[in-house]
Amino acid sequence: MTAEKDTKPTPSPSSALRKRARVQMADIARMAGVSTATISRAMSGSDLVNEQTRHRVMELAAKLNYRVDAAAAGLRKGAVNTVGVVLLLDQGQAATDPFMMNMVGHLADELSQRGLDMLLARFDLNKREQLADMVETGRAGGVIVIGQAESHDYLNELALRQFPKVVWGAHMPGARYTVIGSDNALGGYLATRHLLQRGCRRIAFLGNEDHPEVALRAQGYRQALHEFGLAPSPELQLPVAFTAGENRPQMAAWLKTVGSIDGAFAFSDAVAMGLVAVLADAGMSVPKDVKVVGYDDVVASEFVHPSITSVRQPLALAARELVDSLLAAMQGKAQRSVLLPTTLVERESSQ
Amino acid sequence: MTAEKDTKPTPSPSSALRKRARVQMADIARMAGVSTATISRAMSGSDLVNEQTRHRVMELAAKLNYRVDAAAAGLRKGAVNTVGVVLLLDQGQAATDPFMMNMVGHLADELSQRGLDMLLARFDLNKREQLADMVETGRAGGVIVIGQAESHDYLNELALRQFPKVVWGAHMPGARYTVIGSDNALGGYLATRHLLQRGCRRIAFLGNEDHPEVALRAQGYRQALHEFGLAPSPELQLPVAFTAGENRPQMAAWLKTVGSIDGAFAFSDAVAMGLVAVLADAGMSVPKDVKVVGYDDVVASEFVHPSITSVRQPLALAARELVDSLLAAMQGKAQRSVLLPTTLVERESSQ
DNA sequence: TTGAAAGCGCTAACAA
DNA sequence: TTGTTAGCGCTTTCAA
Repeated sequence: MTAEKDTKPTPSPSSALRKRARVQMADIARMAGVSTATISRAMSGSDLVNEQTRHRVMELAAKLNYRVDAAAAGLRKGAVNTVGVVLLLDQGQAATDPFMMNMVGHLADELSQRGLDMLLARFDLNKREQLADMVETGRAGGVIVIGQAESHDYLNELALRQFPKVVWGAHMPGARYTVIGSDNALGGYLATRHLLQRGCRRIAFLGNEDHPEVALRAQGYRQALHEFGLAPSPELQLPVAFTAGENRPQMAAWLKTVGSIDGAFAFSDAVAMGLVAVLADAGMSVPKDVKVVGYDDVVASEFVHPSITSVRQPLALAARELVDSLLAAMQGKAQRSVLLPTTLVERESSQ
Repeated sequence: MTAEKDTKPTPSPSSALRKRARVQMADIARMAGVSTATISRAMSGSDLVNEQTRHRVMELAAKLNYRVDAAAAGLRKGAVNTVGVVLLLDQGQAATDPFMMNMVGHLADELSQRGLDMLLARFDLNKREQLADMVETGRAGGVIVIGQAESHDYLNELALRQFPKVVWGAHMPGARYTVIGSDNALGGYLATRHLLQRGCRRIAFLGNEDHPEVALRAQGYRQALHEFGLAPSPELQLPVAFTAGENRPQMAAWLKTVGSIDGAFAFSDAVAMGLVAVLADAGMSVPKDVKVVGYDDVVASEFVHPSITSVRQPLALAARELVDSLLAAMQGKAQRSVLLPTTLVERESSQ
């Protein structure tokens, strides 16, 4: 252990890395018998170049496989063309949360469609300081944050730092940052109403309301019950753990105490699937004895048996809104928070 | 429609983006009463600086929230500190393939641990040309390619272009690129032997051998059969489609023609789960009537009922090897292909 | 339509 | 231990 000065800078990463490629603008210029200015113009599509000159330049560039160096161009232009996507990992959240990665996939599509690069990073909650780094070191022009839970206060602090950002998640009172999210309360309502319409009357809610999005889903659950003249009963609500290893035994134990249920709304498809298994172990079958609805419409929900009725969030649309919003911020324009609709996807588990 | 000259350059993306942050090295230098060289030294941890000077500089930097501009520093140093991760999307492959995204998650962890940035991009097969762009424009120092299937020949061509790269996938004869992959033949063998040891004798193989990794798994399947004195029978092998929408009816139709089976090895967990459903529809239950083994050990395999016995590839290790190998290439060192072990994870579907 | 020259923000000889 | 100077590879005035 060596003692560290408080002001010690962080060491540079992973030592020596590759030198830049060799052929550059000056080479092309020399070979084409023009100045680098002309090459620059030709390659960037300026119309201050003779078409024949451009043709010659482009051919030369193609032959030598020359590409404009993005860093140099960016430096000179003072513009950055890269968007940071940051995954904030909750305590206990799986290292590869399917929903998050799904979102990343959609963002990758959306960004590449617009010719933007995506810088992806995952931070544990205790390292979330690095989030701002991406922008402040100029590696990204702005940041899309996935994983709002438990970071609400931090994000509010961050709002004071003036850099472009947008957050995916729940619309929380007092949020000073821009949020794009789906209507979790509506989702919870749709899921529960569906179960009620199918005749369920003792409907469990599985989810931990410490998580803002989950709390809203629970709110929708209660609203639906209310509309059907039912009072939410506390013993029917289980704040399941996020991790499968923990929540399985937890659900099994709870199931013994809860008496009978005829329906269940789980805050995630993973929990819904786990519940199906726990019920089966207890001799109950889905959907015959208990009807189950999940959330997120994860890929697997369609494959499994029984397939899982689920609440779908429009991820492609979400990705578009997130990028739109961030781009607005990067251009100094106003942002606004957006609430996206959710829809119910009916499958076997609730029939 | 406007006619385009063949040499017309591509337009620059998404127009005007944010200007770089304002406070810079010269500002700190002025305020600290030293030269920029000293600031640079102080902030990069050089020991050619007086500790007190450094202290002063660091405090000033912290107060003004100054960060060294990564692009400028990189340009000057001629080093790039970013790794490209490219997902090559197969025809018909889900836009958010869980296995790929899982791999991305592990790579994100591994790269961030080493202080490297990750530039993520997804390309359709017909746009895979852009892969080399990442390096040739200097946005990444090298590329990790996920999604070798159908791109083998292209990757071989690419091997001629001298830029750092490494591929995740199957070790194919005649590959001129470095491959890190898991032992697919072993995986197929382990899965099938397990079924044989459990007493299965009519074991189906579900997977399309056009895909190199799948072909190797099939090879392991046949080897295990052979060891047990069984000949692989063609009707037991179904080249299932990659997409769930297609393969489900395909499996159902095939099931009617195949006569009885008592075991099945599917090339992916998704297909294994689909098979469980198809069997259930046909009045057969897993594992009682048919034992099933999948591949990839996807997150959901543990959740579902019955949980899916699966072949696990060591993804964390894979990520480490991929990054090691790419870094070697970026530093001009030799690379070597690596074959990682696979293991069987026993769950309910084969008990 | 082209070129010369300056400089984006930083680092690294070299000299002091 | 610090400063001076040159320049990474490119774009963009400005002048021709």
